[in-house]
Amino acid sequence: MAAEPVLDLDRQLCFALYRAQRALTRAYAPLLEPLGLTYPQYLVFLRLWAEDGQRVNDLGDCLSLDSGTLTPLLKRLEHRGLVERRRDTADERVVRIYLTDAGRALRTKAKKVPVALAGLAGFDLDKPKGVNALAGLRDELTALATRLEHASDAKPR
Amino acid sequence: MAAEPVLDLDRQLCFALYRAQRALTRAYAPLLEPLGLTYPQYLVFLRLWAEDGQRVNDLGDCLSLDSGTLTPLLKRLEHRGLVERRRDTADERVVRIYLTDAGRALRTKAKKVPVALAGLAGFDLDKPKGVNALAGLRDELTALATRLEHASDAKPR
DNA sequence: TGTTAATAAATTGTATACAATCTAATTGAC
DNA sequence: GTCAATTAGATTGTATACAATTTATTAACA
Repeated sequence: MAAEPVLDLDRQLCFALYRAQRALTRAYAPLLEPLGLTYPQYLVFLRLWAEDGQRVNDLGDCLSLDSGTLTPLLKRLEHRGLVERRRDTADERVVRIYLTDAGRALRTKAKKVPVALAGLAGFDLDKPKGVNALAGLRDELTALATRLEHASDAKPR
Repeated sequence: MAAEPVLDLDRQLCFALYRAQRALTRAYAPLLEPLGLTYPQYLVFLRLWAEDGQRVNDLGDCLSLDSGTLTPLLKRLEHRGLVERRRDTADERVVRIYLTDAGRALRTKAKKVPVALAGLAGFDLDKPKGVNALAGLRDELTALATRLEHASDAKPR
């Protein structure tokens, strides 16, 4: 199709990644709709359910998101009564995020989400084969992300 | 860390995919900066360099993007003189996208991009091992995206 | 043929992403 | 102790994504 194989869209890892990520986010939407969350909001809750009262930067480090993304996202969650944003009394620069009862309550509903999604993605988690396939792909992607993040660091300008 | 392994962020394929995709887009930015393109804009050019004069919907099908994303993106490219948007004379509903000379000229610079990025991503394309690793991951992601897209179709609502 | 259904883009509204800048608070060097 | 660097978030501005609606055009068919 393309005269230059190097520029052939279908051959590129990059596009496959871009496409898969968006397909995944779209697949999440109906599963998260009962929780009233978007996918990035769900990721924030995954972190908060694991550890309450984190700083905005803690969340940012975990999720690779900066305050430009997190601040408005967290404000929306606060406005809906799912979290509270409180200044740290010891260091007034820091804002800590606390779950409200409503935010904690979402966790019960959320437990169904990962399994449902694995099903949509075609991984049979009841069999070792499915678990390993998922884990293998996940580890490859994590390694790729790490390499790419370090590559950006290495050449700062 | 998390009490519920199922909800542990680090274990999830979904987050690995989300993170890798954004790391990739950020890694592209400095490579595309000489072309003055964002990553989605670059994808549009990949398609246009392969085949000029495509309809907006053709691009949308290839890239899994709808007119809500493409229309403003294409208008920005038109405004910068890189493409032309022309109504199809046979069917006035259709808008076709044509490269300008400036848009075609970008292709020369673009040829360096995929190889440079493969390097940043840690794939050595000079060795079969690197090529196979890239192709394998790409194919897994494409298959995953296809499954997820069909899964969404299957449950309309 | 006249009207309805379908189609292609555009538009609207909401929610990310992210670079760059700004502000307030804290550290550190001296 | 004071003032320059640093740090944490917030803000600003641009560019996606995408659902939902709208508009214009074409196709279909009773």
